[in-house]
Amino acid sequence: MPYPPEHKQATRQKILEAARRLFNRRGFSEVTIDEVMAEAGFSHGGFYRHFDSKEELYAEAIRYFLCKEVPEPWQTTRDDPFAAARTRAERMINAYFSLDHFNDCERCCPLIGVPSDVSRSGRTVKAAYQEVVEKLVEIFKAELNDPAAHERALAAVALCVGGMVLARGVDNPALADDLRGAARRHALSAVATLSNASVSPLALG
Amino acid sequence: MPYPPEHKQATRQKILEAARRLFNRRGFSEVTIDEVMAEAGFSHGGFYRHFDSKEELYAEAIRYFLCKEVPEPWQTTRDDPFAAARTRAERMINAYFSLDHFNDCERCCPLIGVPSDVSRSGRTVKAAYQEVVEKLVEIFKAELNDPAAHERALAAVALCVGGMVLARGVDNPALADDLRGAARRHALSAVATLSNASVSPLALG
DNA sequence: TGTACATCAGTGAACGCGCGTTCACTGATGTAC
DNA sequence: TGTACATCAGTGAACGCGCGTTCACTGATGTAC
Repeated sequence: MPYPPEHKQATRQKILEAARRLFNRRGFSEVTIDEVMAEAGFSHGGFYRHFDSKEELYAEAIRYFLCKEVPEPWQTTRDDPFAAARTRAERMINAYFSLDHFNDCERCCPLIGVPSDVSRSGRTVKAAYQEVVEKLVEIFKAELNDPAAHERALAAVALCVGGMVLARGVDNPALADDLRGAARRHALSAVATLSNASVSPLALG
Repeated sequence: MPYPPEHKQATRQKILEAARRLFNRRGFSEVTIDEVMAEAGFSHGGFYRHFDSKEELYAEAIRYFLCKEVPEPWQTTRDDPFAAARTRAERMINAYFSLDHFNDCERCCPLIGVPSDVSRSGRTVKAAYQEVVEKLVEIFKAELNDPAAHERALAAVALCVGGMVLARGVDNPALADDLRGAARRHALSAVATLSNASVSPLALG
């Protein structure tokens, strides 16, 4: 065993990470294997030691960046003086609609990064997408003590995804800001508990 | 002038219509010119009498199906006994979240058909996308007599797009239904006028 | 500790298919007389 | 009305580049003795 097994595993991770960045930014078919390998720091020939085909890389990459557990920029907001007074759901929503998250096309939440690609894909990919949706729903409903908690959490997720997708699709930055702001405030009110309803709003960039 | 000018125009329309169906369903790069022309009823060679390149077809096709004015399935619901009692915004939201619209991947609202493709595109494409957003916003806020009308309309559009995009991305049909339902009811309440607040809800398939 | 060896991750040249694009052509239509 | 002609929309064979894939290779590492 000339190389330790974790060496190969690490290379695979690098390839997936590179694929994630490039696929998120440019879409699957626009990116070549050569580019992915170069981004990962290798030459293209080695690719087939790790994946059988570009198709397989696609499936793996989507599952990888849909399901990894590491903290992402869209999961925490910097510099929120009221953070301690907010529920986890509220902190999450503020982070989700932040300018940082809006601008980070490579590491953004996959729900807004690849929606049309996923809707055109097969069940495996959709199952992974669904896991992320369910994770968000759980966070949003966790602190709600209300028979309509589930419904409110679903609506909040729809506002997060719809608001950000639209903001990224329009040409006028002012409209993009308005969309983010309106969706954020409605999402916050969807997950608001009685005790937190009046915490100061966060002025987001 | 051997052919009347409208003849060429009609062919161009057929090509755009075919491109719209195929791009919506499978995405831009997955579709070949040969397929588009075959779908339109022609052989591939004639393509370059109408467009300079595949790139140009892409831009034109997106603008075409983003901005055309003809009635679309997502703009009217069949069989709503209460239709007369609803505002235009409410009828639109019910149509938007209908099963018909959910299932119609080829002729659906472009806001949910090609969001990630648009966010990766240039300003021309985004400007067309924005026009559609603004059109929806106008419809939603038209009957609201409220200083927050604009904000509420923006949130309603975000709910429409987010709810449908998520519903199409998940694997479990029950969850997809829940997402559509929750987003629809929140969107309706975002555009509700006082006089209409209690109209019977529509049981959507 | 040092040397020979086996393994296999990564390299880069080469292959070949698919598809965007070109082009010489056909044939349908409108016009001139 | 009929015939010759000009135009140009649409055809389909051919071209050639790009990129996914293959393969003979290099060289880094761990093991045996």
